Amino acid sequence: MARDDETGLMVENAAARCAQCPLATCEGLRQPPDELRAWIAAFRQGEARFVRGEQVFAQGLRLRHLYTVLSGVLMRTRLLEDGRRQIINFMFPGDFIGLQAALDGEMSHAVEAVTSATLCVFARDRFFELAALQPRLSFDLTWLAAHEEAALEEHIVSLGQRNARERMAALAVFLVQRGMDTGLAPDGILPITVTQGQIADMLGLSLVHTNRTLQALRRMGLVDWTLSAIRIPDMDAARRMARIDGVGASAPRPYI
Amino acid sequence: MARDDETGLMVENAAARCAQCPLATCEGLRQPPDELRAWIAAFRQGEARFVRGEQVFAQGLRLRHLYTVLSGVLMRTRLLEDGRRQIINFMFPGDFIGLQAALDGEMSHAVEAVTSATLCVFARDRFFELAALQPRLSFDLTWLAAHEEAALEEHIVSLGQRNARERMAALAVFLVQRGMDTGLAPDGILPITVTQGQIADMLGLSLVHTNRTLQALRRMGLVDWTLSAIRIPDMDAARRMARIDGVGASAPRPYI
DNA sequence: CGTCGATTTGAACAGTCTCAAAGGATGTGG
DNA sequence: CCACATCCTTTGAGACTGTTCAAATCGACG
Repeated sequence: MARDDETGLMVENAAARCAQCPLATCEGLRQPPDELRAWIAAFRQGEARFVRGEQVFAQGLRLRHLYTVLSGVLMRTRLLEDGRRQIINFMFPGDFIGLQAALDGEMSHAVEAVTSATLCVFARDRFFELAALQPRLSFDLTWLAAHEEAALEEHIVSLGQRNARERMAALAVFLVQRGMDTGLAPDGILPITVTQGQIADMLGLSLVHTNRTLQALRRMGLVDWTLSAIRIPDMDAARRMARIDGVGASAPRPYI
Repeated sequence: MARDDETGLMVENAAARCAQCPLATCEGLRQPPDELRAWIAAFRQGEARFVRGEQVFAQGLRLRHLYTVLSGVLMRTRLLEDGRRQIINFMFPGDFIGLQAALDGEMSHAVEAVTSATLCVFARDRFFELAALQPRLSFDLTWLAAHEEAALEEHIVSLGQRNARERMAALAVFLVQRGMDTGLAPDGILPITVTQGQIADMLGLSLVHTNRTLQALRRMGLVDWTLSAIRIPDMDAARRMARIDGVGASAPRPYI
């Protein structure tokens, strides 16, 4: 039990837990070979737990560790000086946190827990040493970075070209899809507490308009998004509304 | 001289040219160690040239090669089925092209030459072999992916939170900055042909409103953006208008 | 029961869009 | 060297999507 000087969060020594990593049984993820898993376990320093709503990392923070999401959902947000806030993306189990900050010095965004969440903690320098020894790890790292980039690309398309309804449908489809891939929404319902204010900050809409759009989608039977869960009664119709063309299915996602 | 079956573009055998790589003298870039440069030169298959306006890769294409920008400026764009178009980002010398497509199968976006441009061509599989042997290359790859992600993050903030004037100022500052870093705008003026229609598609604005906003910024003496060049008379004021908080200076950018 | 966060509703307002058309540039062919 | 075509920019005016301000309602919780 030690106090992480970067963030004040609790870190437990829990290296042994890799053997029963909850992500090992997750169908949506590509499992690392045993040898790599052993290496990763050896380099893992512990876990950090956060409750819903807690700030995990502040914007501008200098990270001395790398993190991955072990359980739960988080979001990364960017704050402008005048108080405007943009939610960049949500993070699901298996996602990497802090890569850009580790390479570059400062976090360009803050991270906040959307649900209660657990992170795995790795020492930054030792992690990169391991990546140099294990091409597969390095490859997975690149894979994740490239796919996060693709997700942001999709978000840019939403913000730039889609109207409020399309945006919201696209976001709901995206989140539920990721929830299903990571085992959080086995039945197609993603139990996750997101306020309308947060949806607004993600989609670049006002709170009022977000509320009205949400109601419209619910009335149309496309997306049923409450404070505590996202449900998509008619996935095909929702995808049409969102103008999502690609199939969305891609190679299985690796994790660290 | 061979014809690339993927794109029909011309490929010359020009491996020897790495010795006089034009990027080697670029101040904004971090130079690879000699040993790595030699390896890269050995793996390089040739060059591909494009004229302004030419489509480099179509959306949905399956790439069998990896590419980097040797000279010129390109953009990547995403097309929706109903004709709406979103420009995701611009690409400058040293940038990587096709990483996501190489890992994932299909290009999620198209690539188009904004100025006449030259690309370096690498065989995908041999490239990843090399990356496994050369941790530094792998590290640089990750660095580039993480920073492209940071650039998209900034763009998301623009689209989600900034109004038309702020967006346009932010884009102009970003482009001129990148131009200066890559030696394309030594005097702070970036000579690059971008139509107002392209600006509109990048910022998610209509053509008409783009025109009016452009005029307003010009009248205010903040940004002078013509068809053939971007000039920022008052950089500090432009940054204030754009609400760019961070210093923007980061570690030197590696290139391949 | 009172408080606090979240949602909902109404109404006026503003930023941006669409439609329409005119006005420059630039290049090509005759 | 002119005439025409094409692409880009500019301007006007009305319509609409989404914003802002304000206030009421709802629900969970102590």
